[in-house]
Amino acid sequence: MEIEKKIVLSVVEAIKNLYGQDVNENTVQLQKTKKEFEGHLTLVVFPFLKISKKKPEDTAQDLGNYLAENLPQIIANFNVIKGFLNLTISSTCWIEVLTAMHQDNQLGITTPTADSPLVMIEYSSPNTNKPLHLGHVRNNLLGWALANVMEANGNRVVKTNIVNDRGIHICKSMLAWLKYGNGETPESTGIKGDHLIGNYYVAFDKHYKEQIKELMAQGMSEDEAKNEAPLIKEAREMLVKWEQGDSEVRALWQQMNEWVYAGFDVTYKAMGVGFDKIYYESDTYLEGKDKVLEGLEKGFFTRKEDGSVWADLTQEGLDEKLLLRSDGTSVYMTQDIGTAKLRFQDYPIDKMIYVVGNEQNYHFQVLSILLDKLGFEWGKDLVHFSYGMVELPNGKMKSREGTVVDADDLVSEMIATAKRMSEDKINKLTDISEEEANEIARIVGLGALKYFILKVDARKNMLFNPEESIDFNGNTGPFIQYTYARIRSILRKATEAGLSIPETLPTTAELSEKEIGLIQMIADFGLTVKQAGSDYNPSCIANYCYELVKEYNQFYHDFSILREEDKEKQLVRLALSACVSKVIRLGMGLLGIEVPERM
RNA sequence: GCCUUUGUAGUUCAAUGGAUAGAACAACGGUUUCCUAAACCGUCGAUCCGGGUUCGAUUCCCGGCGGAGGUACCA
Repeated sequence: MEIEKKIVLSVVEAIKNLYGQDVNENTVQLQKTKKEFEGHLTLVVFPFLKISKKKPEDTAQDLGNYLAENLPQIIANFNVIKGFLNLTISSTCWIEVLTAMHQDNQLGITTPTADSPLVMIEYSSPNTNKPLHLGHVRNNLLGWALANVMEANGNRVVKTNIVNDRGIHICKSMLAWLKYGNGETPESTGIKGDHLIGNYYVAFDKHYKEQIKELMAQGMSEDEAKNEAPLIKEAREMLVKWEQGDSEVRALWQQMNEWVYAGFDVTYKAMGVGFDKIYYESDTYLEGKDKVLEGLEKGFFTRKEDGSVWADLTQEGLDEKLLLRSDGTSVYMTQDIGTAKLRFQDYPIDKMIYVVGNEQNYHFQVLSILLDKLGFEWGKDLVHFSYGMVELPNGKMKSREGTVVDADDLVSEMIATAKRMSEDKINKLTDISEEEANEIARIVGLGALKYFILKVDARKNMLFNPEESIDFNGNTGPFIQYTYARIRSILRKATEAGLSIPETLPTTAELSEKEIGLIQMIADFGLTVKQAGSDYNPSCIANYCYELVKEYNQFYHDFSILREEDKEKQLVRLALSACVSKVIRLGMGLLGIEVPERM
């Protein structure tokens, strides 16, 4: 970092002195030299050709001469290939960089202070009518990782969850339980609460479809049948009763929600995610109604003849949006407005991030405009962290049709697979207790799942093949965890052998290109964290960790650190290993992935 | 129809407008007297099509074609 800064400044100076023009630091493109060329850092000179009025080669040569002359301690050598000036940085410099990283436990992570910006991140947002599935898993992991990343970039972060605990979908489950449930409870059946409720949601849909079929057989159109089926009518009545505070409906609702929450807690805990503040839609939707009516008074919205309330966004190039139904009940948008109001009362929010799937892009576009109109300062630049869907080989997951990958099943399968793999291992550690082996399997199984999901660019749809499950080899969490465990093992053994890494490393040690390459990669960690923060995308951290580990593995195979005769080299390599393990722990930690000391 | 988004090896994923487009999996072939073989090395193999901007395009712009999502009383 420091080195690059000095070089960039020197380039600016060089252009001023050689060609008599001022250039902005930002136009100086300094990048890592490609492996197939000699050197460590490469200056791209094409942008300066118009200033130098020379051929690319000559311009690069000029700049190379200037830099070598003015930064003799840093630039050991340089070469020119076409418009690329490749700089070789001296070993001493790299040792200094390594020493600095060795002493630094933050490595580019910024700790927030009391007056740092406050970022609120909403994620998870489950419906209380069904258990969490793979789509929620992606949401939860992204939300958790993004929260860590934002915090690592020096923001105060409040993780929040809005539980969609009311609405027609909840009534469907409730109704089905009343009709077909025979009084079943999680205790009586031994089924996890969220799964039990999910079963009734499916049951509702089954019976509802049957009714539709019947009505259509009697000559109704499909739309008509969907509207007129007795079950859906009953569900609607139930929703109205709920909104009126009907004590029977409310009691049932409360009971069923408790079951679901108990189930969710287990799942969240297993995934290792959590929240600072949970909001419930049942508490916020009335606030939303108020806010909408307030907007109606102020003339932002309009009421139609049937009583429904709408926002006309044709000015903004969008459609009209429904805010209150004709029967007076709230819709999704109403609730989000209410939640925003409560949140703003509770926290001095500088930035609001919603982690919600890309199917709701339109919704958030509208929400942003509405919040802005209603006077929320952060409304206009709220961030919709919009992630892609998780697809199965045969298409989308549909909970009503039962084609879902259940979160609980998935987690336990991953852990079981990790357990099996460790048992198959040839060199399994015999001195590990059963308890510790299970803990390692848990860490590795979850690591495989989390990494698999987080390594993919969040915006893109991703494919999950349940048959092939998730690899434990290649670009995977366990591969990174395994490397970490091996480094920790080396460091333990070094300590046992009485080797300790000094605070300041010997600057005279000779470094190989591989070692320099690793130092450069470690130094990139801070940049990667920053990038993840500004792009709202944790995937670059996952890919960074993989690249680093892959590089280290080659290193690991080429050198025998503990047997190294040259003391200076040994210390440098130990320090390098320690830094790699430190960065892996930090990076994986941001992703919410644990790393085991042994495996 | 309209809006948004996406298109890279057989498959799953990478690549601030930079050099010969990287990995992994699958396939085939090698490596263990040595710090954990869940490892390492090698072979095979890709930018949807057509224009444009640029010294230079997988990346930016325009037009096709394909996938996904949304499209107002579901959330």
